[in-house]
Amino acid sequence: MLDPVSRVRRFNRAVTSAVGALDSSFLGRGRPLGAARVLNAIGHGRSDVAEIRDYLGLDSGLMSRLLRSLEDEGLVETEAHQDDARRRVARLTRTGRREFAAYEALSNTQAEGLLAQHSQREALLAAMDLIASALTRERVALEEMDPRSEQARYCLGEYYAELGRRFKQGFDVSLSRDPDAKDMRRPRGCFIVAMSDTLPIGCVGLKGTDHGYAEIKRLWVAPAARGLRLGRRLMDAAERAARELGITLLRLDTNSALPEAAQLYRSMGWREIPRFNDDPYPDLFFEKRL
Amino acid sequence: MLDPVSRVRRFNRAVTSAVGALDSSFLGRGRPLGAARVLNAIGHGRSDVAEIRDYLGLDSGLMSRLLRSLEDEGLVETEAHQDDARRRVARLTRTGRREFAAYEALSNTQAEGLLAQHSQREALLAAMDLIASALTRERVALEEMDPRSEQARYCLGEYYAELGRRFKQGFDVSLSRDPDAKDMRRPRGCFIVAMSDTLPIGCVGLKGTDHGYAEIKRLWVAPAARGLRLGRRLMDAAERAARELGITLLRLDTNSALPEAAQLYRSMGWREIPRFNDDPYPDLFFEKRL
DNA sequence: AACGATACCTGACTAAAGTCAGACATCATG
DNA sequence: CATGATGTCTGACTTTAGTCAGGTATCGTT
Repeated sequence: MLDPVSRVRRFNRAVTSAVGALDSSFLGRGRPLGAARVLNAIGHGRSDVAEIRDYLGLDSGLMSRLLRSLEDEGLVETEAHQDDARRRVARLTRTGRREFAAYEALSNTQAEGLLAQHSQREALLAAMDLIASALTRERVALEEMDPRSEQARYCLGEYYAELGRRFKQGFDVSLSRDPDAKDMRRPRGCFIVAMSDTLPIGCVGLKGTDHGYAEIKRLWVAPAARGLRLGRRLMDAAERAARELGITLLRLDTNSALPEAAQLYRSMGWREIPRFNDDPYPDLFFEKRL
Repeated sequence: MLDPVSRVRRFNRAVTSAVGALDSSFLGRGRPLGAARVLNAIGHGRSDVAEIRDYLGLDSGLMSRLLRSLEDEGLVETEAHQDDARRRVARLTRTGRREFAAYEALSNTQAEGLLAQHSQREALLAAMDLIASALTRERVALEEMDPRSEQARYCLGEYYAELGRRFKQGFDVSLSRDPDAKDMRRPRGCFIVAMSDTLPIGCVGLKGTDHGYAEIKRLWVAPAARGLRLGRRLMDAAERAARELGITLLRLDTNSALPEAAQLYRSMGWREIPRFNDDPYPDLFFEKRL
């Protein structure tokens, strides 16, 4: 009853029946689940037939038939791929978009219903983020992105907010040496975002300088994704990118109010060095030779 | 990407694929899912055929056939119900128990695997409890139990631990007027536990006295179940039980370190009264006439 | 131009799930 | 003990999902 495994299994049971309920609400639109799934995959922007097949784990014969049935319903159109006439791309027709919107409405209603009956929304959402991150752990994709992209800006915003909470004196970006975006773009550096499904859950910046080293900046992992060794993965990716760019020396600064960060750096072979800049926030400085 | 509904839906996607993975591991035992589900329902103590059918949402014809196939495999035996020969009860044979244990092992392994890959087990489990409670909210059953039962003792233990965390001076049961179990049993009083699936998630005690009133004691709601208005349901149930027992006046004591409790009492028509006992912990006293 | 690889499609099949009407025994009730 | 209700079972059926072996058109490469 109270041991960890029972608790996980209680969660499984609860969630299985909730998932089943959503599936049956989908069936209410008079279309088998397989076809509904394909329609939704297309609606969510997956156009390549092979991509959809792969995503949904379907046999190519089955996929072909489901696509055909959606075409017969007038919901989907397919055409040959521009660069490769063997491949096919699918897109929704006007009717298809309407039908897709109806499925979206069902999903949204279900999600809203779940949230509405709970007076502690934020706690519930945080729990969902945590579990979704844990379940999709091996599917977290580290992607290089522009530091000005929506995803990167979201991560940075969360990062600054967390520093504000954890530093006694708060945190004001404008007082810190906010790295210029172009220093975190190739070929001077790069910016890496960890994406879990559609949600950014971590980031790290590699910032080029003109002083014979590059800096690691803005390492952040969403609270929901902590404990999954994502910080390590991000640092590894940043180091790999640095090597690719021919960088041989890395430095970073951090603050002793973030002990888990310093702990991570030490465990990954960084060594502490004296202060190398005059930023008011950091009080710990590290270096690593590649 | 970041709005609440998207977060819920990301959670849904993550959990759908995890559930699918468990289902396919079940298929690995060479039996269709339907039959496996019936076998597991029986293994978990559901013996009445109609009960299983209802629980799994099966058509009676389908149910009958699945049961037959399990019988043919030698995993299950059925016989007529003692009191009503129309009804049938199913139970596992020796082989059936072995097979059921194999499914249990699969489920446990999956649960352990999930926990193992996460370094913050307790946070993950708390998140699972929270979500399972939210999803099964309408299925929370308030059950009268003996205050010495395993479930009741678990609730009380959690309750004392929480008081210890929330009172500045800590909490020591032996210093408090720990109610005698027989005062919280009919006909003097009762003890009600809120069960979500197999997990106790809240409790309340109604304690009879010889002073012309009864007391509400030990109102507790598991952190994972807060925000679901369970405290209110428990209080309602306790008042109902009091009315049944012919009690016309209720009293309770609480502490101002638990502001949400005082808030609940006030909103349910309790009024503050002067101290009516010498327990060292409470500093707020309430009364309600039924 | 010829080759194997690839992307998708079709036909033929099976397994699983689910539906429905009716049969049968048993029960509660007057 | 007749009657209608209940719980289970059987037979006949449909739908959905999934598999597999070719088949066709196209691609990249030599």
